[in-house]
Amino acid sequence: MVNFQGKFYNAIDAKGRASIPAKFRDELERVFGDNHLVVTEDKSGVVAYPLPVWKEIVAKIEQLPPGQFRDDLYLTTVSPAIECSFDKQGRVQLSQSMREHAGLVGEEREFVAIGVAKKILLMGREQHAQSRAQAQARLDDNPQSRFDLGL
Amino acid sequence: MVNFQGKFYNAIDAKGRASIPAKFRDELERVFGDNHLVVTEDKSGVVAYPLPVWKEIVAKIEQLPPGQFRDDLYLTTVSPAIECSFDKQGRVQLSQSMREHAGLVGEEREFVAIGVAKKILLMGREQHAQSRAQAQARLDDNPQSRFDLGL
DNA sequence: ACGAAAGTGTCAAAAGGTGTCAAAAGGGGC
DNA sequence: GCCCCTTTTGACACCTTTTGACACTTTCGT
Repeated sequence: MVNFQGKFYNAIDAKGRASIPAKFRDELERVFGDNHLVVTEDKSGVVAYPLPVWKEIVAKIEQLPPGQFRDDLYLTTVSPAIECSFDKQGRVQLSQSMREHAGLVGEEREFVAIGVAKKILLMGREQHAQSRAQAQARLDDNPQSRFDLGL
Repeated sequence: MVNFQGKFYNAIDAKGRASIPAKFRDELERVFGDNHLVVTEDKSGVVAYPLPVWKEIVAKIEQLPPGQFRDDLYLTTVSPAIECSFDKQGRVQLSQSMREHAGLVGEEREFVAIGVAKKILLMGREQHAQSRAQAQARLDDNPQSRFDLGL
């Protein structure tokens, strides 16, 4: 099973291409023998799935009954998705809307790539720092549960 | 089958012509070898269908028994529809009523074009931000379902 | 019929995206 | 620490797409 892990700081070039860490490309190659990703929007930035994983997700969504939940998923997640592949240097082109969504506009050239099981999260460093701080704060409110896990 | 996807930020010119993303025009060309769209109003803005897709929809609506449901569809969706084609630069003219409906009046020159399977949604950026935020909020209330889909 | 407003067609400039190369930076083994 | 190989980044040329501009046509009200 595919399992991306690790956190990396990489950069986006002036034309909006994000260079994907070699570790992730290797994992993709290892499991799927492939170099395609589907990139879409996410609550806290941009997220990339291997194509086969994405197809499974969409298949499940399409089986949902028509209604608000389904529409919401389409609007936020399914519709913005774009399939893309790496160039020779291991970069993918991110559309303007994604860059904006991930906080990668203007002179912000650095982003964070985080492997989370079968998906890869991408977001601006600023945005990452914020999300991380919020997560940490929530955890701090709950020291017992954390302890119980052995952390 | 036709499948528009991706989200793009484009602009409307001073005369009300909306430039349609090349990706969508390519998809239309690929599937239908055609450059006609039917544009009509929609709950959250303006929506465009390839002509053959639209014809199918109308055919189904016409087979409905006369009554409120049918009348409602006509009033909201069928009647406002206009067939239009791209100019050499890939733009379509939107009537004043559509622009207004999609929140594209005054100095608002930028809009969002979203591919949703066989249709293309167009709406002002303001309007889009709002719809998206609402959808996201509803999804956040429901983390389990999202997880179950593999997202 | 005339003028104003809206819509069309077209051009050309600007912006954006792609492919590729080569330099710089980073990491691992010795 | 140093060298070598891999990865990442910056740069550039080229091509496509988008946008702004302007002239011309149509429509409509008076």
